[in-house]
Amino acid sequence: MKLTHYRRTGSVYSVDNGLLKFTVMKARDISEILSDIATLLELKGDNPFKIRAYEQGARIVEGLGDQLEPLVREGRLHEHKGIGPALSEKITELVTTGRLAYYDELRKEFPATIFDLLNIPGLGPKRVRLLYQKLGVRSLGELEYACVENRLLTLDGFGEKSQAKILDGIQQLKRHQGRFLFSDAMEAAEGLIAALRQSPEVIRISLAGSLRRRKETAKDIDLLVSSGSPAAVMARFVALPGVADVIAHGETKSSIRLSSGLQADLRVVSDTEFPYALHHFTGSKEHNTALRGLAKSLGLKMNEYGLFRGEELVPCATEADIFAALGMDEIPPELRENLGEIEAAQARQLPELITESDIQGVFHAHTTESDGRHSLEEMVKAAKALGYRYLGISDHSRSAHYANGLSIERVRAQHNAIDEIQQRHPEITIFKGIESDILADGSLDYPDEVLNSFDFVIASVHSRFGMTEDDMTARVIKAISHPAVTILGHPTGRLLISRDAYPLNLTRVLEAAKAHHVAVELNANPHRLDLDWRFCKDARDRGVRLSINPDAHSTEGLSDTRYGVGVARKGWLKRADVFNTQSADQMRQTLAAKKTR
DNA sequence: GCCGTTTTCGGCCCGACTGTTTTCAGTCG
Repeated sequence: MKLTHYRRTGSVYSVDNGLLKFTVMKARDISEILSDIATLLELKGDNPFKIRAYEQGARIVEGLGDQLEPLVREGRLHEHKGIGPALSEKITELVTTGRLAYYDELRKEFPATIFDLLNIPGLGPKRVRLLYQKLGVRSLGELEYACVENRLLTLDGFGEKSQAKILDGIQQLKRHQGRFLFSDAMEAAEGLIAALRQSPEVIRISLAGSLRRRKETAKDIDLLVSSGSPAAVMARFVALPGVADVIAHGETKSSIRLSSGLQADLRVVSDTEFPYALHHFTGSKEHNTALRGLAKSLGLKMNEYGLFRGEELVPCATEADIFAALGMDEIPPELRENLGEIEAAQARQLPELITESDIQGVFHAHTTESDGRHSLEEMVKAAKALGYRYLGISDHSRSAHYANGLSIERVRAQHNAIDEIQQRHPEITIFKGIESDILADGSLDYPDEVLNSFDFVIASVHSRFGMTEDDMTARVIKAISHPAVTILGHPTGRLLISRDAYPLNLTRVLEAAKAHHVAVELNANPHRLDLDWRFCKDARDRGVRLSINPDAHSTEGLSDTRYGVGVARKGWLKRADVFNTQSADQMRQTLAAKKTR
């Protein structure tokens, strides 16, 4: 069963088979609580800088993952910039007792369902508090009812338009959860950019916002244009095909909603302002805040229109010039999260991030033999066309009935088929593999002699997600301890927007992966993007190599590798940190060496 | 609540747009 969240129930206990069990607080839970505290303080109208401190604390804790508990135990939390005595004490209380008195007190002031109201565009903490205190509105349902009854009109600062906009926002929220996959948002963004490029008034155009930073999900699309006639660009933007709704239409800034429900914002500036604005609208908010603070300490003022010394503009033609003016190397958009990139750029120690062309070949491809849409040879041809030097075929194993997993006889037949197709396509090396289910007890899905007949084995969890963390961790570690295993597949099992990761102690899994020379998959399927970018650095520091795998179920799916490269970049990975940047010859040796270990 | 080669106290980034306002607060990024 699913973990019962503290934030919703006020309890760290969950009911499993009728028994009350203690649930260990994970960094993720603690991060959510700190984030909730920030929201509650906002609702109370507390000091904005205190709120920011809690938000920053939440992000730091999230990134720590399973390292959090040892840090607390060793009393070393405060070593992280942004965690001071108060946060350190509260995090320690959460880790050691599973509760936080301060949080419990704060929560008594507002019903938990009030958080939902903040997801409505145009509703922030101030107005939500007013709705709660004056109208007693506690939930989305109650708010909708209050709108229908025209009761919002009685409040100061609310009029007809606000009420209609809120009602519309509730409908939107009901239809989508307000988040979209990176791949879907990116596709829509590319369409908008191509359409706007047609416009003669557009000088420069770029993607900005979280999509440019390659966050795994997006709330909206941010676009930036430079032009001498902003009004004309705006008029064109709000009239583009596919626009369902115009949310805002100003002189330099407009927002539309596409028929998919996705919102897109366009900002237009002069061409001189473009680099400054591009940096500004790429964010993140936290990165910008930190960088502006730094600029200020250098006697400069930074905003979307420029970098100023007094009244005088510091001329910059590109983002790189801006970073140079601030005394640092250019920070790639993916790293702009205020998670150490500014300090690294100042020290000239930013990593040279991996690029798509560094990927020499890919593993994890399914064919019609299990649940893929294209045949073995079609997949091989497609991989060759993409310029890959090798392709690792890995259909599902025999226990995966739902996916037509391969019996031992069918494994042998596929190996013969690969030998035959290999002869017809000598330019690309086909590696024989399998995506073996990790069974509930941690064993693999075939006898050893069959496992040893593959060039590589990906071991993945596809069932029994409801285990305890200890059991799941033991299960995965047992699987990757098997000498035949080359790669741990989609390590946390999450599906973005729709399914949480299963409970797992990732630190212990990464340690085991290192010990047994197993690569960990960075599954590039846009629904997964698993391993999460937040944990890539940790894996790298432990000496674990990540394998960027498309998990392709069709020839088109092979191209998903690019999303994985995006995640790897966001996770600070270099070429050498990634398993499948090896040449075909190196890879053949690596796989052979693994088998004889 | 955090932080400190100006500081252990007093700072902490900045501007556009909207709606409801006669001058601005709230929201958003």
